[in-house]
Amino acid sequence: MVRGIEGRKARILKAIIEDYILTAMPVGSRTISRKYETNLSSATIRNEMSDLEELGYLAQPHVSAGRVPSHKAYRLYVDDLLGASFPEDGSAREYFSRQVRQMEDVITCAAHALSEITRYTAVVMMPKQLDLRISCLQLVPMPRGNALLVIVTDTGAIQDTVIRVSEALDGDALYAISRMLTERLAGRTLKEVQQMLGAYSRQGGADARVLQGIAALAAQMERQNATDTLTVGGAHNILNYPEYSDVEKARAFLSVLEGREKLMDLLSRSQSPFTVLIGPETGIDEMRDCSVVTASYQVGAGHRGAIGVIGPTRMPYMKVLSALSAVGNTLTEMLGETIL
Amino acid sequence: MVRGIEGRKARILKAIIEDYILTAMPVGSRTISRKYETNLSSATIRNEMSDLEELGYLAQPHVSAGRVPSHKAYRLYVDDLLGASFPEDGSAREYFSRQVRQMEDVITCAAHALSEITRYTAVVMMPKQLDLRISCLQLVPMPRGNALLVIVTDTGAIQDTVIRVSEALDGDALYAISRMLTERLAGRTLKEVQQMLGAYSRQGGADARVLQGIAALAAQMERQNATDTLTVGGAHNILNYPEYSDVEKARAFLSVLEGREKLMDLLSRSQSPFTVLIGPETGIDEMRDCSVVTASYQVGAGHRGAIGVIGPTRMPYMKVLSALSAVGNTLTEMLGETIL
DNA sequence: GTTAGCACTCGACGGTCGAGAGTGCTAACA
DNA sequence: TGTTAGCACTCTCGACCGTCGAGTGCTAAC
Repeated sequence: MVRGIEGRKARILKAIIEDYILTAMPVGSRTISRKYETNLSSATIRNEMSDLEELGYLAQPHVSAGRVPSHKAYRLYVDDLLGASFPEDGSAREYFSRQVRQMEDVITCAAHALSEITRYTAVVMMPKQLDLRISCLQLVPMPRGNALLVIVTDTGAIQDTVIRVSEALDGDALYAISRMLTERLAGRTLKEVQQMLGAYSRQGGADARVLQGIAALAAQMERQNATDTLTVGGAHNILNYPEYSDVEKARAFLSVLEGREKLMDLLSRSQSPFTVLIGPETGIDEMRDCSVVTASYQVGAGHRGAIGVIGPTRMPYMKVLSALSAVGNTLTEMLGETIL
Repeated sequence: MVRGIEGRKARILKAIIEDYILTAMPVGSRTISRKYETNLSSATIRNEMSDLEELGYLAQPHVSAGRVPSHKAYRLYVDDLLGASFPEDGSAREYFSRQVRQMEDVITCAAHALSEITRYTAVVMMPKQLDLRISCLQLVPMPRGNALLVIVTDTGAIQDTVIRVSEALDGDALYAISRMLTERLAGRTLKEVQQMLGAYSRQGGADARVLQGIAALAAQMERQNATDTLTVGGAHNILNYPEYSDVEKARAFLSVLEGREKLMDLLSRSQSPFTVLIGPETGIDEMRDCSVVTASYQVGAGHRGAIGVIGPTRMPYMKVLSALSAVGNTLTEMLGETIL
C-alpha cells in the first residue's frame, strides 16, 4: 500500500479487499483472523477494521454484517498494483488465431479475446484517421456485369463495394480504367475525391456509375474513419456476477454499452500505459458498481487506440491488467505488421 | 380458429391469448367480459373457460388466478394466423440504409433490422455454398510491399487478405501476375486450387509467398462457406420481458445463443414460407418459454437461407410475421441484386 | 342458455419471531 | 501499550401466520 496506511493495517485492508473480490460477501473479522492473519485474534482485527472504517476505507452494509471495501480502498489497492509489475498473460495470443482481414477484424478479434480471457466485458477502440489519402483504386471483375471496387489508402486501410458496370468491360478494360483512375486520384484525400467526382458524375454518361460508386465509397470510408470505431465483446458476461443479479441493473448496464457515446468518453480518458476508473470515477451512474480498466496501444505512427475491460469494482485487477497488457501488445504487433 | 373449436369459444380463447400477450398476466373471466365480450357476463365466460381448460387450451397457475394459454392454444392461434394474410411491415427497408459490402454485411444488417423492428432476438442464417469456383483473382497494390489479394467466385462471393510481396512489383506487374493466375485458376474449385498450389509453394522461390497466400485464402474461404453462417442480433432484448426477469434463466438463454449449434438446428428446420415453433416444440429446454418464428428467403439459384425471431411464447405473432416477411423479401431482393 | 350470488381457494403482503453472524465495548492479560 | 476473551447488542434472513383481494366453481333463478 502506497501511503496513508502502514504495515499491519495495510495487510489487513488488502486481505479484506482480496477476500471480497473472491466472494462478493462482506468480510468479517473472524474470516481475516483465520484465513489471512492467523496470529491475530478476531478482536484485534476488529479494532483495526474499526480504524479502517473511520479512515474511509471500509464500509458496513449494516451493523452486523462484515465490512466491504470502499472505492477509496480500491483506489489505494489499484494504485499499489499499478506501481508494481505484473506478468503478461501468456494465453492471449491463442485467441488471435482466427482469420484476420484488416483493421476492423483485428479490433473485433481483440475484443473477443479480451472478454474470453477475463470473463468480463471488453471494449476496443480504434482511433479515427483523418485526411486519408488514396494510394490505389482498382476494379475487380465479378460475374454478371458487376465489379468489385477496391480503394486502398496510404495507411493501408481498405474499403470495397460491389458496383454495376457495363457487361462489355472485361478484366483488361477494367484494369485500364483502374489505372487511369489511380493515376488521377492517387495522393488525393477522400474529401477531394468526393468533390472531384461529384462534378463528373453529374454530367451523366456511360461510366458515371463507376464514378458515382467511387464517390459513394469514398464518402462512406471517410465517414467511417472520421469517427472512432468501437467494438464491444462479451457484453453479457456481466450477468455472471452477483452485482448484476438484478435484471433492471443489468439492462441499464447493457443499454450504456449500446449507446456508444459514454463508452467512447471512458476510453478516450485512457492514459498510457494503464488507467483504472473505479465506480463513481467513471461518471456513469449505471456503472457505479463497476470499474473500467483501460490500456492504450500503438497504431502505426503516433496514433493511439485504447482497449478496456469493464467489470464489477470487485475484480481481480492483477489478472485483468495482465490480460490487457498481453492483448494490447499483441494488437500493437499485429497492426504494426499488417498496416503500418 | 381452424378446427376443434367453434365460434364463441374460439373468440374467447383468442381474446384470452391476445390479452395475455399484452399483459403477461393470467387473464380472469371478468377481464374478458368487460374488455372483449361485453354482452356476456363473467359467469358465462367462466363456464366457457372451464370447458377450454378441460380441452387443454388453458391452464391455471393456481386455483384463484386467471387462465394462461397453453402451448396447444398458441398452436391453434398461430395456425389460424398462418392461414390468413398479414401486411408486410413497411418500415423494414429503412433499417437497411447502412453501408452494405457483401453477403456477410447484408446478413448482419438483416439481423439488426429484425431485432430492432420486433424488439426480440433475431437470427439470420446464410446457407453454405459448396464447390465454389474461382471466377477472378486479383492483387491490388498496397503501401510498403504489401498487396491485397482478392478472390471472387462465380457466385459473387468475395474474400480478401493482405499478403507481403516483393517491393519491386508495381501495379502493372501485379496485374500481370493476377491475369496469369486468373487464367490458370478460373473455373477451378477452391479445393482444387488448394491442391494445385500446395505443390507449387512447397518448391519455394520468389513468389511462393503469393501462392501460399492464395492457398491459405482459398482454404479459409472454403472453411467459411462449408458451414452455414449465423448471425444473431438483439440478443439481450430478452431481458425486456418478464418471462426472463430471472437472471439465471436469461443467462441460460444467452448461452444457447452463443453455442450456435442449437440455433442452427432450429433454423434448419425452417420451412417455406413460415414456421412457428412453440415452447417445447423447439426441443431446447432453455427455450421452453420461447417461440421461434422463422421464414426462409431465396439466395440466388435454389439456395435458401433462413431468418428467425426468438421471443417469449406470448409474442405478437402477427407483427413478428409481418416483420419477417418484410425483412425476408428485402433480403432476397438485395442478395438478388448484388450477388446473383 | 345466461346470470347473480356465494362460498371457497390461493397467492401477495405485512408483521412477528428466533437463529445466526458479526460487531463494539469492557476488562483482564502479557 | 497492545492483545485477547467474553458478552451484550444489532441487524438480516427465513419461517410462520393472518388478512386481503382476485378469481374460481357451483347452485339456483331467470
